[in-house]
Amino acid sequence: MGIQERKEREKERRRQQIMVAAKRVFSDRGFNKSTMEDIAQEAELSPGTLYLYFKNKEELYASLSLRILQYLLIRVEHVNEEEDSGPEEKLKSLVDAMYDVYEFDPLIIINMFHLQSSETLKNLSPQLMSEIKELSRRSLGSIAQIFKEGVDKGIFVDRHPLALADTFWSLFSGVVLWLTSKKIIDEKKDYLKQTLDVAFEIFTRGLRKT
Amino acid sequence: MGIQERKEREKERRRQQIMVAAKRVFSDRGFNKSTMEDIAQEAELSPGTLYLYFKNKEELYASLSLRILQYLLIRVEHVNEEEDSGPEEKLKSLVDAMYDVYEFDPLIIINMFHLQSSETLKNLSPQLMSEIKELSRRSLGSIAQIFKEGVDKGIFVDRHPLALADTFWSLFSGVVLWLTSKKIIDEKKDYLKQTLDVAFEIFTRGLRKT
Amino acid sequence: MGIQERKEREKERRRQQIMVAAKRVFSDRGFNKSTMEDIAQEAELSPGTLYLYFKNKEELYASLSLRILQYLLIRVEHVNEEEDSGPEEKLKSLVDAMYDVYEFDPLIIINMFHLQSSETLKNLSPQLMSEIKELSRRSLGSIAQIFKEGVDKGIFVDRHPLALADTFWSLFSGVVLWLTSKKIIDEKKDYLKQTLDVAFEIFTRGLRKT
Amino acid sequence: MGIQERKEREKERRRQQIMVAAKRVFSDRGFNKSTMEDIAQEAELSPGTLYLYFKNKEELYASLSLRILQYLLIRVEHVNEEEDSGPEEKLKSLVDAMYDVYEFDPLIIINMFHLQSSETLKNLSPQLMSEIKELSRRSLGSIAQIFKEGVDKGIFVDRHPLALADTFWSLFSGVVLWLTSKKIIDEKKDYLKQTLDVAFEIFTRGLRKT
DNA sequence: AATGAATGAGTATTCATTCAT
DNA sequence: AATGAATGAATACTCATTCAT
Repeated sequence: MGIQERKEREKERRRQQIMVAAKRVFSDRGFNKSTMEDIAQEAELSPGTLYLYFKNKEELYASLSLRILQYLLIRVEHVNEEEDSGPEEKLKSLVDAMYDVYEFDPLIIINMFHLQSSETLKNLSPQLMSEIKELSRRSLGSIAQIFKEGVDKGIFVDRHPLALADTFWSLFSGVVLWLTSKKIIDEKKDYLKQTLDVAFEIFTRGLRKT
Repeated sequence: MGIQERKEREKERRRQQIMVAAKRVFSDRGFNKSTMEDIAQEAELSPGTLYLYFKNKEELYASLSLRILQYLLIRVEHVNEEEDSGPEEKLKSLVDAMYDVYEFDPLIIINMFHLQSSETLKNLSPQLMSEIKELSRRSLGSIAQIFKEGVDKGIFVDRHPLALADTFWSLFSGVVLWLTSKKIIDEKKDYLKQTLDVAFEIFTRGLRKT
Repeated sequence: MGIQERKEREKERRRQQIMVAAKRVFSDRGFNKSTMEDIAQEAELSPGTLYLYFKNKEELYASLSLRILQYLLIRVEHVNEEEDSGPEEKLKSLVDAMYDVYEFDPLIIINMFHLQSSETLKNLSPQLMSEIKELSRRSLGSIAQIFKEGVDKGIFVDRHPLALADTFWSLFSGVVLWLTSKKIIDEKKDYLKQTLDVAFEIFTRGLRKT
Repeated sequence: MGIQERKEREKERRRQQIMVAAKRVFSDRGFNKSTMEDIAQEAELSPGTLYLYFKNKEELYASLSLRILQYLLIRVEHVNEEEDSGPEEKLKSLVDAMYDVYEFDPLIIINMFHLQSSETLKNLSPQLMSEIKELSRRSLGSIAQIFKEGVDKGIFVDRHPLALADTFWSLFSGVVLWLTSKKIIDEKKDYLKQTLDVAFEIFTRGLRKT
C-alpha cells in the first residue's frame, strides 16, 4: 500500500467520521437547528476541519443523503437480480429491503424531503447534485422494473410501472414520516413496524389482478 | 352586538388577515426562509403588529396548521354523517375530501411534517399544542370510524381501524410530499392527480375483503 | 413640518451619526482592521442597526467617500465660478480648496485609493457606484476647466488640460499619502503643510509659459 | 565553499522563490485578499514552509518592499555617482531610474502605502522595520542630494532639498496610484507613461531658477 | 391598537498559524 | 527541511422579538 493510497484512505476515514457525527446531530435537531459547531463537537474536531472535507453545511447534509441513496440502490438492484423469484416474491423482498434501508438510516425520508427545497440546492456543487438526481432516478427505475415485470406477466394490475413505483415509495415514506411525527406528538413508539406491515399488505393485495 | 363583541370580531378579522398573508409567504419560501418582516409586508402591517396576535413565529405557523386541521375534521365528519352511504361510498367521499383539503391548502402536509420537530414544539403555547393534538386525534379517529364500519360489516379486511386510518393518511401525505419533491428535482408537473388516483385505487382494492 | 418629513430628517441624522463614527474608526484602523462591531460601538448603536442604514460594510465606507467627493466638487466648482479671477488666481484658489477638502476629511485620499480595488466594487450597489464615478469625473473635469482656461489664454504651457488636472490631483494626493506614511514611520508631524506649499509652488512655476 | 555557506545560499534561493510567488499573488489580489495558501501554491510549496522563511504574512509582504527599496537605492545612488552630469542631467537620469523601478515592480507604490498602516507594523520584527526605515531614509537622502547640488549651484530654486525630494517622490507615487485607480474606475489604460512625462516635465520646469 | 426602529444573540465560513510526522 | 492537516479565533450579516411613541 503506497503512501498516496494510505493518505487517501485516511482522508476517507475522516469524511466518514464527520458524516457519522453529522448524522447524529442532524437526526437530533434537524437541519436548521444543527450548527456546524455542534457537528464539529460531536466529531471531536474543530469547525474549520469540517470545511476541509465538505464545501459547506448543505453539501455535508446532501452527502448523507447520497450515502443512503447508494445503499438503497444497491439493495433494490439486488432484489431485481433475484433469478428464481416471481414478481410477488420480489415485491416481498423489496419490502424487506425498505425496512433495511430505514434501519440503516431512519433519516432517509427526511433527507429526501429536505432536498426538495430549491433554496437548498443552490449551494450544492453541480456534481453532487447530479449524482443525487441520478441515484434517485435509478433507484426509482429499479423499483419500477419490479412492477413492470408483474404487470407484463399479468399478475399486477395494468398501471404505469413508474406510477406504481411512486405509489410504493410514497406509501413507505408517508408511513415513516407520519409515524415519526406521531411518535413525538403522541409519545407512542414501535407502532411503525406494524403499520408498515399493514400498509404493505394492503398495497400488495390491491396490486394483484384479481 | 355589544362593543366587546365587535372588538372581538375585529380582532379575529386581523388574525385571519395575518394568517392569509403568512400562508402565502410560508408556501412560497418555507418556514425557515420566511421572515416575519416578509409576512408583515404581505399583510400590509408592521412586524410588531404580528406579535399582538401571535406569540411568535412558531405559533403563527402552527395556527395555520390548526386551521387546516379544522377544515379537515369538518370534511371528514361530514363524510361520516352520510346516512345512506356504505363503507365503499364513504371511502370514495373521503378521497374526495382529501383532494379538497389539499386544494384548500397544499401546505397541509408540510405543516403536519413541520410540527414533527420537537424543537419547534418548545415554543408553542400548551393550549395551542393541545388543540392541535386534539384535532389531529379526532380527525384520525373520524377516518378510522369509516374503516371500522367497513371492517365490522365484513366489507374491508379485518385490520385495526386506526392502523388503516394511519395507512390511508400516510399514503395521501406520502404521495403529495414525494411528488412535490420530484416536481422540483425533475421539473415535472401535474403528475400528482394521476398518481393519487392510482394510489387510492390500489388502496381501495387492497382493502376489499375479496 | 409633517410627520413624514420629520421622520426623513431623523433618518438622515442617524445616517450621519453612523458615518461620523465610521469615519473615526476607519481613520484609526483602516478598512480591513475595522469591524462593524467597532463602528457600532463608536456610534453607540447595535451592529444590526448599521445594516438598517447601509447595505454592507463596503457601502458604508463608500458613502464616506461620496460625501467627501460632494464637498470637493462644490469647492472646485465654486473656484470655477469666480468671475473676476484669471487662471493664476483660480489655481491659487484651487490649492486653497484642496487644503480645505483635506481638512474636512483627511481620509479623502485613502478613500479614493480604496475604491481602486475591483474586489471592493463588487459589493457596491450600482447606484452608489455610478454616483461616485460621476462625482469623480465631474470634479476632475472642473479642475481641468481651470487649466484649459490658462492654456487657452496662453498663460499655461500647452498640455492637455485633463493631463494637467491628473497631475495636479496626483501631486496633491501623493504628498498627502507620502507624508501620512512618513508621519508614522518617522514619527514626524506638521511637515505636510510646508511640503504641500513647496509642491504647489513648483507646480505653478512649471505651469507658466515662460 | 563550506557546507554552512552552501546551506545559506540554498536558503536564500528558497526565500527568493517564495518572494517571487508572493509578488505575483499580492499584485493580483492585493494584501488582504491574498492567502498564504495562494502564495504557497504559486510557489509550489506547502503553507507551513512559508513560515520557515518568513515570520508571518506581514513580514513576507514587507520583505518584498525591502527588495524594491534596495533596488531603488542602488539606482538612485548610481545617478548620484554620475561624475560628468550636472543637476539637470541627473534629474533626467533620476526620472529614468523611477521608470525602471516602477517596471521592476509596479507594486512599489502600493507597498510603500501599505506600510503606512500602524496596525501592520505591529507584526514586523524590529530588525526588518529598521532596515526598511533606513533604506527609505537613505533613498530619499540620495534623491535630496541631487536637488541639493542643483540648489547649491544656483540652478534649482532655493528650497530645502528634502522637501524637494519629498515632492518629487510624491509626484511619482501620486501619479502611479491615481492612474492605477482610474484605470479600474474608468477602464482607461496606457495613459500612465504620458501623464508621468507631463508631470515630470512641469516639475522640472518649475524647479529651474528662471 | 399599531408602529417600525432598534436590538443583539446567533452562525456559517475563512484563513493565518501551528505542529506532529 | 518540508509537509499539510488541523486549528479556532475572528467577523460580517440576519432576523425574531421588543418597546417607546
